Amino acid sequence: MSEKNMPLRDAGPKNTGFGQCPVMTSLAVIGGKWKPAILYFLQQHGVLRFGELRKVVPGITQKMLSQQLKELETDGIIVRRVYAEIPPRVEYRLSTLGESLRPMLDAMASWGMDYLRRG
Amino acid sequence: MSEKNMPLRDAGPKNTGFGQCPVMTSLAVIGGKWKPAILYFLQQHGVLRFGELRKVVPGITQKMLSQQLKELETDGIIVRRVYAEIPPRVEYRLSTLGESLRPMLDAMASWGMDYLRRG
DNA sequence: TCAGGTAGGTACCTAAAAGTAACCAATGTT
DNA sequence: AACATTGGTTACTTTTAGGTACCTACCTGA
Repeated sequence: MSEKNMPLRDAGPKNTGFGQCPVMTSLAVIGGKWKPAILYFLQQHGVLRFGELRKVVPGITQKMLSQQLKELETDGIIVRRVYAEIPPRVEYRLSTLGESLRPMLDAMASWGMDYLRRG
Repeated sequence: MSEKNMPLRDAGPKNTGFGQCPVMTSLAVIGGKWKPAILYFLQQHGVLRFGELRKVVPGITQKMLSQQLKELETDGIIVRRVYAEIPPRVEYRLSTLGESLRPMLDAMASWGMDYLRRG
């Protein structure tokens, strides 16, 4: 991942070398409070502008949204397209790599769903 | 999940109600720095004592290990078996629910592996 | 009586994630 | 000249996760 947004990632003074662990790698890319929601809505809508994402992701702030989008872009999960217009227009969509998350996210959603029902 | 170990879970003063989101639910159960490793080694070894887990999970401290084990037990993922012996002997293993994590963890490992290779 | 072995627990601290509020830039409109 | 619009950024604060170091209980054997 992007190096500059590691620590979900491998917290603490002593890095124990979990950057090598594939599961931790996935966690580092899609983990956190907002990324699953962002990815979900991009999957549903295809393309969304910054302001649209802000409306559609419940409760997210401007700061968190732009920060998370930047990380997702750096990690190659989404594509950012800027139009040379005023007022600015910026569109976000999943990259091919981002679309490849689908089976994993489905597996997570499926297990989580079962867990919520039966516990 | 266990209520008393929520916030990977839904951080911050304003809970936006993501306890409803299945993906966040899964993240809450298996997320964090140590749980993937603990689950991995329990999957590999079947049954492990506290001290064995401590040796086998690289870098984990006593505190983090017992804390994470307690959360996993509360969430129904692992089973804790105490023997009435001195010195104490406590064994941990995956529950049926814990074993049901397999496809999800495999999907995460698989995506993470690909990501590490091609990025 | 005292050290060894096992499975914890506690108080305290640091670091990372997330939240709050305010600010900026560019231009078309009033 | 002021204002609205859009997509940000920045400084600061709060909340949560994780780390360090040390403590306990219990029985056995020396």
